[in-house]
Amino acid sequence: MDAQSPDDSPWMPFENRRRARDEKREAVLRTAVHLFLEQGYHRATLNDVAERLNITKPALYNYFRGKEEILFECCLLGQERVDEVIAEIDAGGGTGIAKLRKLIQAYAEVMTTDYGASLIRFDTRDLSDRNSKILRDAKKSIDRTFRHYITDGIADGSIKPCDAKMAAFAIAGSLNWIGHWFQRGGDLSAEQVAEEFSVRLTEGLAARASRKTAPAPSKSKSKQTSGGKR
Amino acid sequence: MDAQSPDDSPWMPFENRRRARDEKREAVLRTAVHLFLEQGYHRATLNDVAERLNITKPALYNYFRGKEEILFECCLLGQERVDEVIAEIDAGGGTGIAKLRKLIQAYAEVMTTDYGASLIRFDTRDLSDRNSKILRDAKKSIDRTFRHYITDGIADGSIKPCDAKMAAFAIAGSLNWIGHWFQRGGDLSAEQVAEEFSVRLTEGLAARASRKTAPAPSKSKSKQTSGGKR
DNA sequence: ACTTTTTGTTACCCATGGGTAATATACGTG
DNA sequence: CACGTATATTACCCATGGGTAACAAAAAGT
Repeated sequence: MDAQSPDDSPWMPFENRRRARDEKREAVLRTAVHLFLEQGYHRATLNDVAERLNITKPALYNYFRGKEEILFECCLLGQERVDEVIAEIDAGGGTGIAKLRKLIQAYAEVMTTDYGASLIRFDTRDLSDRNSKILRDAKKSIDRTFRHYITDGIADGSIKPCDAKMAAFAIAGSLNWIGHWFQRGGDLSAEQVAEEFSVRLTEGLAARASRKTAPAPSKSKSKQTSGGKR
Repeated sequence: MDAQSPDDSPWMPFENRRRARDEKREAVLRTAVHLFLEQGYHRATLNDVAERLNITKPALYNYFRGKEEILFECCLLGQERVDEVIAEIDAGGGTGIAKLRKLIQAYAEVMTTDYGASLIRFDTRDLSDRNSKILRDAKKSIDRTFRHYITDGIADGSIKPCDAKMAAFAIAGSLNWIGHWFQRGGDLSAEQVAEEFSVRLTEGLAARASRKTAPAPSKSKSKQTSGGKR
C-alpha cells in the first residue's frame, strides 16, 4: 500500500532539494509514523525524525506546529482510510453479514499499514484535548458501524441473534491486534490475513445453513438487540 | 479481584504508619499500576504516585530501584496470574476446545484487572533489555499455549481444522482488547464478559454437531497442524 | 536510655528533548 | 542583479521529571 519505503527522503544530501511542499510534508509523516511505531511515540525524538530525512529538527517546524500535530495527522490518515472503506461499503449494499465481512477484510488491510496501525498503537491522551476528541469520536463512529452491520445482519437474518455490542468488541479487538503483531515481510501477507480474518471472525456469527445468496427470511421479525443476558 | 481500592494507603496522613514492608510495596504497585493505566506510563510521574500514597518521591526508592522496576513488576504480576491459570488448566485435562474455553474465560477475567491489563497496555520497550526479554518470552509462552490447545483440539476432533497460528492471534486479540475498553462499574461485569467471550470466540471453531461430552472420535487421525493455506 | 536500622523528608542535580530566535542560503521573479 | 520569500541551519532556552545526597525521625534492637 505504501508505495515508497519510509527511508527514502526528498532531501538528497547535496542535490536538488526542490520538490513540492506537500511531498515533503508527506515524507515527514511517513518517516515519523514509521519511527513512532518502531520506537514508540515518547522514545522517538524529533531529532531522530529529522535525522532520517537528512535535515535538522527546526526544519520540521516549517511543516508542522509540533510533535503532537505530527502524531495527530498520522492517526488522522489512518482514520480517513477506514472512513473511505466504510463509505464504499455503505454505498454497495448487501446483507448485514456481507457488509460485515467486507468491513473486516478492508479494516484488516488498513491495520497492516503504518497509518492504520497508528490509529490504535498511539495513545490519544498524547494529543491536545481538541484533537483527542476528534479521534475518539471517529473511533466511536467506526465502532457504531460495526455494531450497525451486526444489527442489520440480525434483522435481515444473515446473522444469528447475539449481543451486538460484545460481538463488535470481539471483532474489533482481533482486528486492532493485527496492528500489534503484523509486520511486512513476515510469512503472512496483508491480503492473506485480511481474507482469513473476514472468514474466521464471521463464521461463528453467520446464521446456520447460510445460503450465500438468499438469506432465509426469518418469520420472527424480532426487534434485534441482545438475545440473552445483557 | 482486587480487594482493596487503589486509593487506600497504608500511610495515613499522621497515624500509625507501621505495617509490614511487603504491604507497602504492594500498595505502591497498586497505586502505580492504577495511575499508569489512567494516565499512561510516560505521563504519570513518580511524584504523582507518591502523592497518592501520602509520601514523597524519594520514599518510593526504599521499595523499588526506580520507575522501570515498578512497571516491570506490575506486568509481572499480570503475567503470573495468567501462568497460574494455565497451570490449572493443564492439570485438569479435557478436550482441546474445553481447555481453550477455560483459558479464554480465565484470561478474559485477568484482562479486566489492573495487573492483567498492564500486561498488554504497557510497552515492553520501556523496560530494560533484561526485563523486556523476560516479558516477551512469557508472552510467547502464553501464545504457544493458545496454539497448543487449538492443535490439541484439531487432533482430538473437537476443533475443526484451521490455521492454529491465526486462530490464536484472532482470539488473543479479542481478549487483549478487553484490557483497553473494559472498566469496572460499567454495564458489564468481568464475569459476564469472560463468559460471553468463551462462547463467542469458540463457536466458530467448534467442530459441527459438537456433543458437549463425547467428542466424536475422528477416524482420520491426521497429524493436525494447519489444514489449509498457511 | 543509647545506638543502629529503617523509613521518611527537603533540597538539589542534570540529562533529555520540545520548542524558539537569530541567521544564512537558495529560489523564483521583476 | 536586487529583492522577497521559502527553507534550513546553528545556537540557545527551559520545563519536566527521574534519580541522588544529606539529613531527620521513628522503630527496633541491646
